Amino acid sequence: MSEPTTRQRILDTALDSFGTIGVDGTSLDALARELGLRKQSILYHFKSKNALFAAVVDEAANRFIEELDAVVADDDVWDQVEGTVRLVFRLAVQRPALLGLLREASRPGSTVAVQLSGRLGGHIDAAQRSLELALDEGRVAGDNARLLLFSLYSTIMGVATEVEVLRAMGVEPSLRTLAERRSELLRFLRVALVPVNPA
Amino acid sequence: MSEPTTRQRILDTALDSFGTIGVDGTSLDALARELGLRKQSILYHFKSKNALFAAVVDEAANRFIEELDAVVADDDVWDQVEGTVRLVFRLAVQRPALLGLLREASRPGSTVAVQLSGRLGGHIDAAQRSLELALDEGRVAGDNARLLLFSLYSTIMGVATEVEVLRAMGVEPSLRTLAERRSELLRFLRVALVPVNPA
DNA sequence: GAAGCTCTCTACCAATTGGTAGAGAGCTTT
DNA sequence: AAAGCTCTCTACCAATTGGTAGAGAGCTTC
Repeated sequence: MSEPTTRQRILDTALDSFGTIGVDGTSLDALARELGLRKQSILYHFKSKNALFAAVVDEAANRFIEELDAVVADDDVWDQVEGTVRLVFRLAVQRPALLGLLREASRPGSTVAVQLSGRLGGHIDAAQRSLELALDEGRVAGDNARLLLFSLYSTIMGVATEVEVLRAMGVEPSLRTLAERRSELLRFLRVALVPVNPA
Repeated sequence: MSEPTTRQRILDTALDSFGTIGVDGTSLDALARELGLRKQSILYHFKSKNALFAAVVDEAANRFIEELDAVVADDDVWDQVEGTVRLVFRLAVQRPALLGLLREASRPGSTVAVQLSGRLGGHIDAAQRSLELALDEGRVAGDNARLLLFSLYSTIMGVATEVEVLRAMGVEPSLRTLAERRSELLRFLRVALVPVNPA
């Protein structure tokens, strides 16, 4: 792993900033300062701020979906869910800004939302097919695979990212409480998904 | 209901704008234009943009929590959950910007997050006590009331607000799909919460 | 009717915004 | 060594930002 290109450094730094303080909250000047550059160098690599945002979202979505796909490759639906939870929580620790960016990009009316949609499409279809099969065979409780998938996604992303609400509940975010949150989430999802199976 | 005061009109319009295009995306000039005023009139009623944001959040949180409290007053935990879902979905139809504002205000690092925390505190405590009781009596599945509450909140708010993700899944948001989303969410939560009770 | 209060206005302002134009440094290719 | 490419720079720019100062209009209170 040699030194990253300037273009890549810009993408990385922009992801952190966009995902933390938002796109509107990030000025090209501030971004350039952080990189030890002038903003005109950023504009050389990306023709506008919005193009940079789009590129950041594109890269982040690619990386995210790639890992997500690996998880969905698993046969068992519960393993898929558990793998997704572990993946998202790993990101919450290692790269919280990435989740923040997805949240930012999926804001209603976002300029890049459509683009994000396109990227997600394939992954969602795969996950849905697998879930549909499990529903048909009675291995999972529910009736509408697509909407169930949506509920699952909302729950996982919410539990992983809504740290301020958690703080409002008197739980200070930390590695330990994060692990607790994850295991409670897994328990919650297991009960919601896996039908009772008398031993 | 006579004509609202200018102050109230500012709060209402600001809520819509903040909750839709964000605080950073809203300029005082644009806000004033929408109101048929000059921005200096806004700054007469609120000493700064951030003070306005704080006031908007405060009012919105008050209204939201007031309704939430009425729901939690119910004895049965499931009725509380169902009531909350219905409340949030009613808001998603009647005042989507209010949910957007809560999302904005609960952004990690938000200036008003602390304030929101304070407002939510009392409501959360009440909900938690009620949930704890139900857990003890085995009327609800789970072991950590606080974290379970957090999972519930994340799920409900996510399903109600993540419209762009829904669109990515090929479901165009509309009144009909919203109702479908709600009933799927209720089914999902019922399975997750209510222990199997052989008839 | 003068004093004072409430409210909105005009007139500014310094700082910051995203973006353009183009010079020049350091390469590689011819 | 000249030509061309890649990249970062300085120098600007018009527009917009949140915010200040203070005038004046329309009330009510004395």
